[in-house]
Amino acid sequence: MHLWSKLFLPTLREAPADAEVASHKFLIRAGYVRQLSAGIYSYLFLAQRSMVKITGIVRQEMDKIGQEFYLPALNPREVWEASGRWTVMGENMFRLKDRKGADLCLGMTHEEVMTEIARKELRSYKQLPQIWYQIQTKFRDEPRPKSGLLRVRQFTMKDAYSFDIDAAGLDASYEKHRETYKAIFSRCGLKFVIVKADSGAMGGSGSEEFMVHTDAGEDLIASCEKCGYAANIEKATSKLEAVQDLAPEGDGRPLLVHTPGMKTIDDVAKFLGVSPRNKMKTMAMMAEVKAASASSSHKDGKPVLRPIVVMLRGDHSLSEAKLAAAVGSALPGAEIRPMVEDEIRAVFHSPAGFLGPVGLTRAEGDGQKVATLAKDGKSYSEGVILLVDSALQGRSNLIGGANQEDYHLKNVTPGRDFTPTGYADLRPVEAGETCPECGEGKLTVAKAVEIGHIFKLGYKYSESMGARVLDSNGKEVTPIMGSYGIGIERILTSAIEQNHDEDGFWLPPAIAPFTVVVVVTNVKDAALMEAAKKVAADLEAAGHDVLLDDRDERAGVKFKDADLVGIPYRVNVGRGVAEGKVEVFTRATKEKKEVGMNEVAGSIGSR
RNA sequence: CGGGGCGUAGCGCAGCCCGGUAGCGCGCCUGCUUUGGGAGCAGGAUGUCGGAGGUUCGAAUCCUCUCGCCCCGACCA
Repeated sequence: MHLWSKLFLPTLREAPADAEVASHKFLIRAGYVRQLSAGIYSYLFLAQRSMVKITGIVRQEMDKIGQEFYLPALNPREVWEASGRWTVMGENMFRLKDRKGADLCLGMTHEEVMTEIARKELRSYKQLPQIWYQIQTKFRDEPRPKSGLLRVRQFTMKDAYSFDIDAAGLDASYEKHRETYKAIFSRCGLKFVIVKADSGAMGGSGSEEFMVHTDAGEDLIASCEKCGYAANIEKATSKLEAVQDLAPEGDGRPLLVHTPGMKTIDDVAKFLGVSPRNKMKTMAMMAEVKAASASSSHKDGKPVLRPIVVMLRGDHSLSEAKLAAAVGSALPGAEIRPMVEDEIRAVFHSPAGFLGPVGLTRAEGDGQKVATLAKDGKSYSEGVILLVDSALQGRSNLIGGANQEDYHLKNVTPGRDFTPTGYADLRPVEAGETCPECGEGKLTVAKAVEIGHIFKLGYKYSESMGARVLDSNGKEVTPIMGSYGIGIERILTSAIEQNHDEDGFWLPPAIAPFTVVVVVTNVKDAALMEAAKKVAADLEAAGHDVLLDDRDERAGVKFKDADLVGIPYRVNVGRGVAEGKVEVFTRATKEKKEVGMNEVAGSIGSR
């Protein structure tokens, strides 16, 4: 039992001016955390208690499928060079030097270190499968920390890694994690959804994210109420209605039309009397590939530029995440940005506003070929990667820019009038489009926070770092890997986002720092104090974590504080005591009920 | 990194235009009264005005540089 009067629980009446989202405001007002620097927080008593409860649940569930390790946060450069990510991680990685001048970094994730162990130690298929996990601090130099604990530079992650002999094994390990994650988040009292996800910088094939719906979230997820399809907007697809193509004009070859001053899609469509759906949008992007210092041929250290032209239907927009995914394998670690004016002129020989795909010097071959070209470092700057959104596949007689001022082209048919480097899904779905799976439901798009992510990594790290085991035939094979993360603080923050009102928040009992706060309305009344101590002791005996508010404060002050700090139940010991009664208050519903002093423990929801 | 905003007491803010005494509310300390939804009265403490340089007799206030923090866009647990 803890006595409030002896604790340091610095609650505030007002939230700091720079806190925007609910969890940030309340974590500070309730005295859970204090900020040290941008994206760096100190966890005080209540936050730490909650964190310990959360990690306890995570550990209990993870121990059913894996083994807990504890790896160093301080990593030597070499292991990150081995996977190629010393360069790829760029500015997001905290880097430092030791006294001898050797490069080190603070771990952002631990594929490298785990794989290093596997590489050195695993020898035989008989040792597989393995699932290794840890709960540890991660460091990421985020470009923009924000929203209190939601996006920070130092945080706690449960990260797990699986090693299997083959794809079927990986499937099994992945499925174990999926089930374990469901158990963990359910026990933590969160309402969550599982969505298909983009694999991002981690590489690999399949991945799913565990998401909590909240407006404080930074992710968008598309879902179908009808069949349950759900995917991150970076990955979500939809079924588009067919568009009626225009009839060819003249001889059917690309036809120059004068469009004076018409730069936007809408202007041109209106001017020519067609729908934007019959137009093509040409987006000029530039990929900057950071020089891969040790492994590649570019020793000058300058980033290599590679133009990427994206064709979209006139009324569609570009998903930069999907573009990055489409280009990712060919240009690892590339940063993609819109071209600047000079670059547009160099590539198109035309001012912006009249850009089009016809006549561009594109890169040879299909997407695969581009990857090859990029890898041997020969043809970086030759030609343009011309990617066409799949919504334009099979379309004909489109209208696009002519690469000269005030002119557009009619009768443009992809594949005939220009040859794409490849087709890819490059646009974000929008709310109201048709579900790609059931073909019936309409998609909704909503904000969410990512609390967990599971990946089928494949061979990326085991291959690049040279992990090998002998199979049952004595043949050397590369183990296949998975990686699985949970953001511990985000369990806390998203629980607050899901459970708050204007007065404060209430955590699910399993992760609350205390399950019950016993409030004595007047500590100078010996009979009340006596009764409160007994009630508190009974609750503790019944397995609750009890906080006794024995401060010499007016009842109103204590009620306000109790409402604020996230404790799901409150027992008021006051005026009812004369009749042997106390009040049980459920924070979530604000319901009060009178119960006999001796029946309190039984009247509070299970913990 | 691009764009916007803010740094004055523990928290929330005013003062800055128009240079001269640093102020308000909450919180904190002491005493008395009060005691079921952030009490009342009386007394009290607390500031490198983010930092550096400059202008000036004089700078929180004007100028320059700088650091920090927050928000909006590209990344991720």
